[in-house]
Amino acid sequence: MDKKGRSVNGSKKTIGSSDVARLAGVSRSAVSRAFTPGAYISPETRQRVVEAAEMLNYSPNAIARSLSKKSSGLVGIIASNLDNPYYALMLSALSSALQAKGYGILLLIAELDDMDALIPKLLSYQVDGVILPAATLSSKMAVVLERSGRPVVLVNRYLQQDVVSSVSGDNYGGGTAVADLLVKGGHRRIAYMAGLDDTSSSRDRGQGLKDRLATHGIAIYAQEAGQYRHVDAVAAARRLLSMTPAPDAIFCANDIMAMAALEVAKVEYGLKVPAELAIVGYDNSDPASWPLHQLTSVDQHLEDMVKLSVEMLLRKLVSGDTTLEHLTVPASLVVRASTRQTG
Amino acid sequence: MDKKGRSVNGSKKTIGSSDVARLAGVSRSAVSRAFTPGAYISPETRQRVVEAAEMLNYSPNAIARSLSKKSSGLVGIIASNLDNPYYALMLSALSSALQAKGYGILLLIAELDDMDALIPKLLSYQVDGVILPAATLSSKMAVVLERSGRPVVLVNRYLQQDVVSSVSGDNYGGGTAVADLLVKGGHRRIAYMAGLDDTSSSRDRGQGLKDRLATHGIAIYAQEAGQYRHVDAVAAARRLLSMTPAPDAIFCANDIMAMAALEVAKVEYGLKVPAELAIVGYDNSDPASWPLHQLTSVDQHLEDMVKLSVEMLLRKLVSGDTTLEHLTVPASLVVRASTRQTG
DNA sequence: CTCTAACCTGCACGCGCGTTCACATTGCCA
DNA sequence: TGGCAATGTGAACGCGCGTGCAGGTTAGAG
Repeated sequence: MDKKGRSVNGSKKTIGSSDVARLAGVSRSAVSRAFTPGAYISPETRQRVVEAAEMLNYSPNAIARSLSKKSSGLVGIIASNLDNPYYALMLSALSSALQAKGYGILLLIAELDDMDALIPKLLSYQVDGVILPAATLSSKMAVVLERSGRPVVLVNRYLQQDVVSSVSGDNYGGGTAVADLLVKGGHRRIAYMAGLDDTSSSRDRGQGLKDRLATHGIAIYAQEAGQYRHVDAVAAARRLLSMTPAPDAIFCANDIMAMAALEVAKVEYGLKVPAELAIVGYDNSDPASWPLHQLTSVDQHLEDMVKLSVEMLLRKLVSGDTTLEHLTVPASLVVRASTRQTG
Repeated sequence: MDKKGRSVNGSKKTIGSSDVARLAGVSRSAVSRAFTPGAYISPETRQRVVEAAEMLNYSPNAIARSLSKKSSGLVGIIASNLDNPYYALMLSALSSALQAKGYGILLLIAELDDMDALIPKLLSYQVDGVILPAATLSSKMAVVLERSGRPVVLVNRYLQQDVVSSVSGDNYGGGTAVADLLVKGGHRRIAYMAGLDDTSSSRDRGQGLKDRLATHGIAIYAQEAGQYRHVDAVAAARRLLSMTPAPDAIFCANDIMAMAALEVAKVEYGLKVPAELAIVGYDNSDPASWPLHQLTSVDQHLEDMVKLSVEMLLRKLVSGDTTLEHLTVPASLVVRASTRQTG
């Protein structure tokens, strides 16, 4: 490439507004205005510009635009555990909602790298806001985000230190509802299969269960952790079901673990569900309703959560309001054949 | 806001490299070099710059950088059907692979808006390349992409017109392997449950099955479309199983449909699997291996496909090579309890 | 016919950074 | 000590676009 060469393919010069302007016989500003809704420009001029643009295969450079506008039109999302369909669904819903509002999504995955390295990367791309679905945020990075002045919303998580806004399902309430259902069903040896220990969602679901059981004068019978994953849940279910006496009900912190428990109970222990063992999941995911599972589950209304998250973010975005907010979306029990109605 | 005002919060001026330079007592160029690997700068100077940068919470503006570099460091991905865990997994793998190479991901979802509107949006953000997992690309947009000069890779899809590079699983080969397995198992009334009609993956899997059956002197017994979705697959399975005589084997174009078929067969028709009916899925997804399903499935080695896709894209990216390539990743059969080994 | 208001258009500047180039500084060897 | 190479410095420019401002054009009112 020569001194001013365009790297490899010198012929493929990037076309800019000036090229369009020349072809249309107008100024560069006119081109800009032709692509800016609500700008002073005559229909004829716009027409000429648009035609020239199409001829040249031109579209405004969003990167350059965001430089002067000081707004990229991008929202950063740091996702993880996309192998869990629930989070995949959440990402999908988030993307759709943001896209409908005209925002693009800058996606980072927090599997290998840790969050602390990802946040600065996100910020360097000048994202207008950040949504963190199901992510554990270090307090250090929370401060960095805070200092960046960009709005941040945590979905279905919250932090001990109150530094970031959040939208969550009512995990505690979901736990209490399950407690009521199981007690009504006549169960007394009720076990809890937790998810990941360091997530507020798993803790709150368990706490809701325990607290409500306590008001019924019942203590939790056992607790194991299934890490929200099928393999670990299978092991956890085995530990629970090999107790003597075995629990007569298991509340699992998500559907995947519940289905694992269902399998272990039926296939390995030959138990009748729900006659001998009731199983309750969480998320009310699609497979929960499938005939083979018929799993009672807690629906936390993902769509609503996502909708509110995006609304909250956009509100902060346009208003510049930096006050913290915490929204809770009610959860509702969906009763199916994996639990019995009366004792 | 006043004439030169910083929109709403006037105090929060964005800090640039000049601010850092002033604090560190060096020139703007020195700051730039401190953040550019392999640039002439003494360790001491870099140290001072980095300290000043941290103090000011500064990080280089990737947007501004990409303006002059003519490369955004972003790869565009248009995804869809993230409610299907398989595609979610693919997205996750793609993201991780790209991220490991230092690229960011600009994600768009093609549910509501159609692709044709999304492609220009992607291009306006100056993405360095585009990866289209499981997307149907209109020929018009294929041309737009071609003219943009940016490398594009289609994953597990290809087009009739040979205009875009692709990496695919060996769908045809997967179909033939299933045919062999089923014939060996003594089945003669073999049905195919297709996915989406306009996808090459579904067509190729079916064609592989039919062609290989033909060499065994067997014609396909029936075919229904399940749209790759559980609900539609349940309906399709009912149509198939209510035939007289019913098929003695169903090959489904993905695992979700296979599980649906499994449910209908067991729950509604009380059939013994695999004694009375064999069922084969595709993708070898996680649930296929779960005890309750034990589903024979075709593994198309998603990880390999993704790895090759990203490698291909990056190769085109750095070399500027624009020749079309089509890679095929072999598929392998994973036999489980939903099929019998011998007739 | 003149004056003013309404409407367009083009100029010039700035956004934050990478890069280049001429120059200043240092280090090294003779 | 002189001179040359190696290395660091700072001013200037370009990247592509938005936009305030001033100038220009037109139409309608008086």
